[in-house]
Amino acid sequence: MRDLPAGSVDMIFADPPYNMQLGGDLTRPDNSRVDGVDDAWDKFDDLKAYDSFTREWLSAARHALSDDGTLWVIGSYHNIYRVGSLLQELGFWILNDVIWRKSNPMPNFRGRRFTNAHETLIWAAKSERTRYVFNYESMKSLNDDLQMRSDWLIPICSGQERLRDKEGQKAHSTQKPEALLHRVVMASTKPGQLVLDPFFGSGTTGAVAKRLRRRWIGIEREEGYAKLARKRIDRVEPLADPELLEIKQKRAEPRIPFGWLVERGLLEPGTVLYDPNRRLTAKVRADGTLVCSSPQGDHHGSIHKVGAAVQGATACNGWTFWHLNVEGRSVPIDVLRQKLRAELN
Amino acid sequence: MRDLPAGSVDMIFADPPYNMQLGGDLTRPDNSRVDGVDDAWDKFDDLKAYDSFTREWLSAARHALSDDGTLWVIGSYHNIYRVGSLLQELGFWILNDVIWRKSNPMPNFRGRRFTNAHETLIWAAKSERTRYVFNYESMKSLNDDLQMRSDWLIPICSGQERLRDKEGQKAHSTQKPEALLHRVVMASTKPGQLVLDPFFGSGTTGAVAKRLRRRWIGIEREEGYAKLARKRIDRVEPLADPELLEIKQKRAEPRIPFGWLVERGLLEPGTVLYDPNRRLTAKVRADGTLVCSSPQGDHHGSIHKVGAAVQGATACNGWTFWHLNVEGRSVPIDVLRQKLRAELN
DNA sequence: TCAAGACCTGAATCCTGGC
DNA sequence: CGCCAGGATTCAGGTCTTG
Repeated sequence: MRDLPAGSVDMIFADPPYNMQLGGDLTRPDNSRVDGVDDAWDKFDDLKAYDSFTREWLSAARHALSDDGTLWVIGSYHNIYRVGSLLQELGFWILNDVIWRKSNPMPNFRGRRFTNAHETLIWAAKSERTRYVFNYESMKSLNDDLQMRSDWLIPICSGQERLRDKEGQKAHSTQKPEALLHRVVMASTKPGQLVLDPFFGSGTTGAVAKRLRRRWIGIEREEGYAKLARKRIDRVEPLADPELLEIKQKRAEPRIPFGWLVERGLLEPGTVLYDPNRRLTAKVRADGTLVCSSPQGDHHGSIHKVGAAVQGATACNGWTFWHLNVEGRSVPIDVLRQKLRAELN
Repeated sequence: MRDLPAGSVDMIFADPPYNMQLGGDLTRPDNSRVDGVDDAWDKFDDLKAYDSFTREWLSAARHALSDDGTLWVIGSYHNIYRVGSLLQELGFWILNDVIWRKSNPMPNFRGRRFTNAHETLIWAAKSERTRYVFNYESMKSLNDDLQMRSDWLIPICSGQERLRDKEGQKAHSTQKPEALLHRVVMASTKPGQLVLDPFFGSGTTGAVAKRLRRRWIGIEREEGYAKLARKRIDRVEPLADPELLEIKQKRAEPRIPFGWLVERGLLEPGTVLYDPNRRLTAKVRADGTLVCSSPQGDHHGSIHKVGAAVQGATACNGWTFWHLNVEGRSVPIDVLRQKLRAELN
């Protein structure tokens, strides 16, 4: 990081290692063994060693970060208090801490503690008075027109998204979900800005940055992970239509925010939706809004607002109005909400 | 706190002040600053002053706390990283951090940040290896028979519960909801134990402790708040029915040795047991041990020992591992223990 | 082919008492 | 303190197997 020109980076996302102690094996109640994190890069002798490591990378990050840039750090109770304390000492100004609530955390097998169901992100500016980027309206749109809160419910990375090696084993022990990085990048950068991840790992930050048309730099010590990340990011297509990335204003309604479908990957930005008669089309944008051209003119906004506008009506339930092509059949997007709602219950 | 006998307190709940107005040292008037350098030094001084205040009360708390006691601290991003970092340095061992998710937080008015919708609690033991209290089954019951997670959704204190003065103004600016303290006290203490709150404020900790039949001590510098808290707690009635307080705890149930099943005739010597996949068999002997021949060799000993041996594992719960044929169905031998336990009650 | 159920796994500071 | 043995303990989501 020290090699980067001073102040050249617009946003930093960092997931520093933190394993200070490796106990014996943890087994599940059925006696199967939990495949924990035991990578060599993840070991520290004591608090002091961890603190100097942390101070070092944080000050390098501070050097690389532009004056108006922001820093995100993610961690758990093992390390986040040390990181947060040190970044305050280095002059960073905490804007929020954000809780990543995991919908599917690993249970506590011994019944000795609360299920560890979250991780903490700290979002900080370089100092108290800076003009940092916060795409307030995008966040609000992603949250169905309610202010985005500091607690985010997002599943851990598993299934198809999880990178695996030839033997089907997870390729990286702490791969972050793209939905998390989507929200981070959307919140605190503009298209074209430069994002740095100093602990690149499987490259989730780069993959999301590339898709959202941000520039990115990843630093990774392990050549194996670097290769993995390169391969992964090569397959990512930047969103083609710059309009889909435009940061917008205003939107409409309730329960499961439509934006979550986008974040969660149930709906790709750019997906085409149809009205019930298949006369009109609308495109899904990255912030969970739609764009639609109709004989009456162009419309953009929430699924509800655009649905109403193209009908010349005052109200519309976008969930039942807009349809999706699924294997040749037209299906209301509400099925995705139901799917997501089921997942989140 | 220093006046309390060392190790006399079973649990501490602390909501330390953090507005940087603790006495003269921490006061930071909002006067204009000369330049950035002064600003940085100024800030450093503030952090330093807050840190010494924190180190002081934390070490006093450590002195008062019994070796098997636990400490809870609640805070926000302004101070929680300093508190967490310092308590680690003092030797406390973090068990969980817990997120209090507010269902009704104050919105962010200026739209420059995420809505600050949570506070953080740190739960810590006095050191790494202690026998702290955690009422696992109580927490599980509170959560619809699912393990209690580290994120708690609880509304802020308002309405009837909020203490008000004669003019109808809130009597204390940071009154905590009793639901929050209820969960804290229920999780980490037993009835009759001693709870200390060194920043007593409106006395929520005392009110809940009294109702749940814990003993309590409150420390409060402001006489006005102390008076308020006394009045409030005087009106609280301890729960009359001890059963309401009873902590459902499987661990406290009488231990039933496997051999008793044989002694009591619930299991005949010579009975054949099976592993869950019905690949292996073991025979019950008159002394309550098993004999088992497996591809890896012969084994003899307790149900747990033999179960572990045949799996090549280091541990095994024999009660759930070994099965019995009952009318054609395979049933874990634990059902016999339950039967005997019922007979013995 | 489909539905039901078995099986696998995820950043985890994960037991306790007696000798 | 170390060692040993008894015995208590899991949720959600995705994939695979079976009928």
